[in-house]
Amino acid sequence: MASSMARIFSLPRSTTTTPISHLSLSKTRPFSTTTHDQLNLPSLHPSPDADQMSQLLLHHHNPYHPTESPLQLIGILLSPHLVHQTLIRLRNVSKIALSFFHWAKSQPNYRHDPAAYHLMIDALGKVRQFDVAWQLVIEMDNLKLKPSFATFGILTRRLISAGLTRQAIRAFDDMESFVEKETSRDEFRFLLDTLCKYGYVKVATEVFNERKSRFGVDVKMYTVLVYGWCKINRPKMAEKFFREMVDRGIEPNVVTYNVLLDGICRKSSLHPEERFERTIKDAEKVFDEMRERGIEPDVTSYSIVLHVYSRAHKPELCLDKLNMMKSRGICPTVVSYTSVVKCLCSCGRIEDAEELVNEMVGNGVSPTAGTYNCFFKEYRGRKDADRALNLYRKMRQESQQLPSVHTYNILVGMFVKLDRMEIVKEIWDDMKASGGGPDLDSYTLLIHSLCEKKKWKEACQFFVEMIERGLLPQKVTFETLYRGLIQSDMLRTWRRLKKKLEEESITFGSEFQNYHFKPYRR
DNA sequence: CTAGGGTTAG
Repeated sequence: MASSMARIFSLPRSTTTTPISHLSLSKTRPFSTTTHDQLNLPSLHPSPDADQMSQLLLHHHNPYHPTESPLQLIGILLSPHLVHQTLIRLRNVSKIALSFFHWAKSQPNYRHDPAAYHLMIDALGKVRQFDVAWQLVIEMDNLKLKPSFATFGILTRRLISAGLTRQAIRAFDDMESFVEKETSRDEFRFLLDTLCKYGYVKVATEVFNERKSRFGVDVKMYTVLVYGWCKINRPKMAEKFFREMVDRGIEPNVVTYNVLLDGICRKSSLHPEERFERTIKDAEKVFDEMRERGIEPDVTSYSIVLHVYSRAHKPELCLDKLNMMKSRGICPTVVSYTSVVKCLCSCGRIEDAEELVNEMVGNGVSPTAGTYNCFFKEYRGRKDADRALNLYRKMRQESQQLPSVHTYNILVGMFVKLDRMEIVKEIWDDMKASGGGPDLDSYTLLIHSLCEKKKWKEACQFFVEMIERGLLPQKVTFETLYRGLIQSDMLRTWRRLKKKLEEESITFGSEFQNYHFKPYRR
């Protein structure tokens, strides 16, 4: 799988070093960072390109954005063409970033700090420009900026996320010739951890077995591997490594047990009641084993179980467990509370959920946007516009917890369906002002709803807008719009749209497959 | 970067 992915993504290598003369650096706005003023350095004047670049970079930093998913997760079918196009877009962004980086370096008395190099190396790694990234590492070394383990950590992470695990391991081995310090167990564990987090447990296990005698082993390392096998849904293998650890005389701790517990709970299906009961039984077994070893389950352990109850829509069991943990002297966190709130809301028990939020605030735990989103989802289901708006205004006024992009998306979806377009506009503007910006989901949601209402022209406007913001529409979005425009004889609008797509060299040919993705969570 | 938990879109 990994090799076929690599083939799909092996784009022609280009030297991204754009000559500085190609840049149009207007001197309109000063670059306002306090650090520059403090260090008495000349202020930088970014070009409009640089502004756009930073915006796009922000967009693509979003872990929920599909762009990175194909590079981070294996075993998912994505249209290679779509990925290719997206990568080209990202590539352009990193080109601008690199030009800016070089330009800044050429300013008198200005010198990038290692952090700047790290950002640049990270951005380049994202678009698989590893040759240029390596150049920067060498440049750091030449400038006596001392590439550190942080530098190699970033490079390694990007290599792994691109599926280039062998190169990542080589980079790890090369590290010692750059970094004065000898590679320690912590750093080796980071390599294993990153491999596991991106799903390459087999590679991690291989590397672990090869070098465990050199670095030595500890609980944390085994925990990483147990996590990895759980992540790819191989609980048996997770169990095997767990036992291996115990056999070696290494005592598992709370974290190890929680990783195992999460492995049992997270992926298990709860649909027929028996499966739910079996999962709970297995979870209880872990709890018992913990206590036998004299390890008290902590907040995380309980939060994992609360999540299962919440997924299974068992409000009573949720509340019981919550009370149980409190009686054992364990203070619930936002995470624990949010699971219960979600459960109560999804079971229609809004008042109880509200009461629980009051309780958590009383206990000094502040709700997050996600906590409130549970309420918004329920209000959306009930079409209760008034309560939704009340809560929304309350959130914005108290600014204790600002709405998240998800909050805006839920509300936009709700009010478009209710045909309250003036409110949609208000929320949309708020979202833009918040800086989290409309994301791919926001646009997709809005455009699809507008299409449903046959508001083709408006839908078209947003379609063009999202492209201009550097977001690549999904194939379905394009098709829906295309059909609508042709059917309602809006050929002029259609031609305008087509021109836009040509300008941006975006194509939605028949070779495109529908794709599904699940975001990788960092 | 440095072993673990929640919210979410279709």
